[in-house]
Amino acid sequence: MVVQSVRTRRVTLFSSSFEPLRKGYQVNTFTDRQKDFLRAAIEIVSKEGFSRLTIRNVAAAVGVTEPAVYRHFPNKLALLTAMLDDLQSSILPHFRRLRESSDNPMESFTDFIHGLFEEFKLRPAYAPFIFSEEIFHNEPQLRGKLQQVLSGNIAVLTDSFESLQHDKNCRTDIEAQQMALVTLASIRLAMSRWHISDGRIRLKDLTEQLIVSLGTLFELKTDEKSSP
Amino acid sequence: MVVQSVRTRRVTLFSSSFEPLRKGYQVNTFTDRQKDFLRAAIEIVSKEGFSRLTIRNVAAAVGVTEPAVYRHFPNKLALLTAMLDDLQSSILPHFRRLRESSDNPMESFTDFIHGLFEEFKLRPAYAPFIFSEEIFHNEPQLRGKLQQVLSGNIAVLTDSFESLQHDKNCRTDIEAQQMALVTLASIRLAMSRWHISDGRIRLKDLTEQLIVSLGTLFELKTDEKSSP
DNA sequence: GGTATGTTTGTTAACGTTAACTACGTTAAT
DNA sequence: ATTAACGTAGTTAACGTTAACAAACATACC
Repeated sequence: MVVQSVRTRRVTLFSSSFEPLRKGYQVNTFTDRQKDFLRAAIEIVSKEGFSRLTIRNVAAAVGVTEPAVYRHFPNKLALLTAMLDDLQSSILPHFRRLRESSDNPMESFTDFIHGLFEEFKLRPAYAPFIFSEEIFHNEPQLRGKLQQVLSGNIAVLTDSFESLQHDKNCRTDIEAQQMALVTLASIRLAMSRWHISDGRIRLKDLTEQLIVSLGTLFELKTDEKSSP
Repeated sequence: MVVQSVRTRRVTLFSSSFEPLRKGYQVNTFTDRQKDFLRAAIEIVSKEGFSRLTIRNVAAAVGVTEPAVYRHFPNKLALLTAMLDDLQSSILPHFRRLRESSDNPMESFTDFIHGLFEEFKLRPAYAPFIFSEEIFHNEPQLRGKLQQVLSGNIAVLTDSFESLQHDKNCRTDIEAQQMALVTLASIRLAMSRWHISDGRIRLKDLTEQLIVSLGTLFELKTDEKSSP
């Protein structure tokens, strides 16, 4: 068994020979072929876990040999970074949406949870990514990025709860950030339990329970303003 | 970079040549020498992450060669299992304590969080273990054990909240298990943020915030019974 | 007390495997 | 004719693990 780390090699990250690729994946716009590899990588992580995410396996999944992967990503770290970028760009909108619509606070919170969990269901590979801080604890690059993603999500959620509090749509005797943390924490645990259980626990059940529980704890009113 | 997995070998787990060791580590009583290796392994995980936990590194940390490790643990899986056993045996008492003392519910909850986080501070290596479900997702043995630990802790916590509810010492308009889940989730996220931040975030701050937040959310009364 | 015997704990040296990555030649399309 | 895309073949390094052997030490027998 191996759960090992950086094969500290003369890391030619963004070596000059890969100049043309640099722009492509940094700006988060991938070539069609890059997307093929990303899809394959995602599939591997979701079905077999991070440990099986090797260049070999990605190449095999796409139907090419290992060196072909290096035509499109300078190294494995770049591939992982690209995956993380892709994740965050698909998750972030859900967090933002919570802040936007505020007709019915309970409903928008429900939509938020539902939407987020639908997204995860659609892309099961990203569940593991969410908890991967420990996995990439000694990959400085990815670690920083993961930290950034996490605190970014906390910030957006905190903003949302602040505006909810401002409109008296949820309890105000607790800091907005604390509600954001409890929410994020609960989402994570739910995802983790779902992923570990291998389908024994239904994601839909967890979602409904979470909505009810957090709604009750945060005293999210169902459309109070529009009542006479 | 590598985050790989089982080197599916003819797994001689508990091979006959290691018969004398079987009893020693299964019953969770380790020999002095085994404890040396466990301590070293724990130190490595805490300081460098799971990926650096190799037989090589453990041996080097103790000051012996690799094969010497195999005198005390049949294989790496056994070492990891031993670590997990050790973790759970040091964590569980804190969970149990929550149920026992019920003079002052808020106080006992505070004690629970404080005690647990003190334990983690004392053994920082076990923080990563808590979130390692994803890391060991394709190690059937460890995965099962981790699942077991998680659901065990949820069960104990649920029991505690049920008795709190029974004595009307916390809100009853939400299921006990949901409070348990929210609590565990929040603890996990706090631990994760602390561990990732590399000391930038103070554990003490997180602890206090968590106690206040969950106390407020669950309406944990401070010694209501003894008041006239 | 001295000698044989067995156990514990370690070493040296190697095996088989897999990882990330690369030098270089080849093909197909523009 | 250029270039993007891929294959062949190989490198280096690390992994878990094992076999064979040796020093240290306690125990048992004479």
